[in-house]
Amino acid sequence: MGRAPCCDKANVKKGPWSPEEDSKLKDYIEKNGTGGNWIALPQKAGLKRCGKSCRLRWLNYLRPNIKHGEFSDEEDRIICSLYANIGSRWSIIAGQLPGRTDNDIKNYWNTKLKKKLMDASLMTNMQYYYNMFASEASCSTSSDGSCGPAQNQISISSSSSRDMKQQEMGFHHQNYVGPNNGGLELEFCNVPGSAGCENMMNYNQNWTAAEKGSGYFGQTPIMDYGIEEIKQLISSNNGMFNNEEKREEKGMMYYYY
DNA sequence: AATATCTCCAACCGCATGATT
DNA sequence: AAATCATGCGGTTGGAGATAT
Repeated sequence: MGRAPCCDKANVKKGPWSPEEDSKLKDYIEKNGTGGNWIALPQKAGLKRCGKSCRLRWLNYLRPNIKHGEFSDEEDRIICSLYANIGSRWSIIAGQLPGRTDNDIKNYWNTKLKKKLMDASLMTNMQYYYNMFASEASCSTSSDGSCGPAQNQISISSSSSRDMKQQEMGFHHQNYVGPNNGGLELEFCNVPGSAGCENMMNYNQNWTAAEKGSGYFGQTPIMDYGIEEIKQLISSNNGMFNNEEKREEKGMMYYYY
């Protein structure tokens, strides 16, 4: 038979943690450790919480050396770089940012960084399509067929919904090649068999043919990165970040800010 | 000043995987 | 071997505070 239920859900407190609860949990773990058993921990610590909730509170908030506050540019770069390559594997990304939790990074990505990148992308798109549209409109309306500066206004609506989803934003898995002009770039592998995809896939020699064929085209690829491989990923992306020529050759998707 | 809307983040939920019985 | 649970993870939500109208 299986084990006993982890906790009595009906008698477990939910919602925000009080300072007293934080103190109890912190004190207990500092004296006794987790004991490798989160389910038994709340009772031992005198908390009316589910073990799962205690674990989350400890890992995301109470654990020593947790870093709160602004993310640095370097952290931004690492997050963007890893996200572009491995997707929303927040725990792996967090592993490369000492003091940051996966939850923290996930929130930061969803609320700030993604928007930051989208805004930058929108601006470059606006410029690109404005130029194109203005040029066409000017040519077609001009009596002599010449192409001059246009007066047309381009209206672009931007969703302000808080729950803008990745797919809605077209951020991932979309064949977009936009105009670009410097700043941070992200590389996306979305053309099967492209040089970019080959490069990414070569980071992990253990991928099966099926994984290589399906990852990045509809779902997060299955990858098992080791620390060294991730460091290699980051350092290799540093090179890509400054390489204008590769960008043109690969026909990939880039974002800037 | 009142109300609506937006931003942010802590916490919850559900799923996948592995361990235990 | 099958059933059940523990753990870890990513996605999602609730709600407080900030900002806009």
